[in-house]
Amino acid sequence: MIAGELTVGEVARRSGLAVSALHFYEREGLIRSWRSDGNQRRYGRDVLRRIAIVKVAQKAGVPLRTIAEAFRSLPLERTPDAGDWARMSSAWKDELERRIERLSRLRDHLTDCIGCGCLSIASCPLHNPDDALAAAGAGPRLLDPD
Amino acid sequence: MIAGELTVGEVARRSGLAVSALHFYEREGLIRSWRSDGNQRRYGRDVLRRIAIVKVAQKAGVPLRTIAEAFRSLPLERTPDAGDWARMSSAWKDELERRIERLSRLRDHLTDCIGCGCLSIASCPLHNPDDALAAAGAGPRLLDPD
DNA sequence: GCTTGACCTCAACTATTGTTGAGGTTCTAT
DNA sequence: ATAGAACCTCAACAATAGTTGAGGTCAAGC
Repeated sequence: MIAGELTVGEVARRSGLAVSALHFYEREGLIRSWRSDGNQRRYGRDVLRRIAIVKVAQKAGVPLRTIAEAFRSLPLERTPDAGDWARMSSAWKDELERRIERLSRLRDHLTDCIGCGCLSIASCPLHNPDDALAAAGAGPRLLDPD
Repeated sequence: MIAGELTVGEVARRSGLAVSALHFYEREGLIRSWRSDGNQRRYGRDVLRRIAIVKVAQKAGVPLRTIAEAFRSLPLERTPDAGDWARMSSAWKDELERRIERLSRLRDHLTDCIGCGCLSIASCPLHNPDDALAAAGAGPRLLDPD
């Protein structure tokens, strides 16, 4: 073993991921490895940074596909550095903001509606799955369609 | 057709769900129907309220299973009324609050870290997937494990 | 040199939330 | 009475994010 190289088991221990997940991430193009003489995977230490980015992005709700695309779009498919990270996380943060926005709006409506019985009232924004909201052009929706 | 009864197509139109989704929801125990002479599904109008609740809960991130369980735990498996709704939505709101909390914390860290290059610094809370955070008892985590 | 743990591949399975299609039946309108 | 729309069931497929198991190889310590 050359110093600085990591085996799949070491990466698993240090990243907290299962070996099977590392195999999976490699199939999906999220991480890379080369092989030892005996056909075993070897990783550079940078794999841990990539995995860190993957985990953060996942927590933010970014699908693996999208993360892999972001990695692929880096010049020379290099390991992301601080600048790349800034660009990626900035894009993902916007997505995250939107999700938080949407959930907060939902929570507010939920709060308004709890105990008020409005689910039985036709004008409740959470109620009325009926024509009034289902039909196109029925005025502004208080909750996003999605 | 008895007045007030709805066919599956009508429910689909009025709820915005696909017929296949209604079949699926029925298999999952979220909605009920009886059959016409010709073995076609018939629904009471209350199915629309149930569907409304399902949709709201789903937006809040509640899995269908959990929604079905909440329905099943109602006395007599009756159609949820305003009081039932209040209890269910209150529980789900807590879950929703936690998710918003978690995402907001993540967003804040993302904001702190963008452009600061800290992903290359060992102390960054978003970085360091390494032993320091992966090991048990490594002090308070700034980001939740999940 | 042999056991044991770590590793390899590949296929199949998990869960969630549905959709699609094949093959057949019923309802409604003309 | 018949066309066409709407309905029926059941099986298979889709995407996402992996895990599990079978069957076999490699590496390290005693």
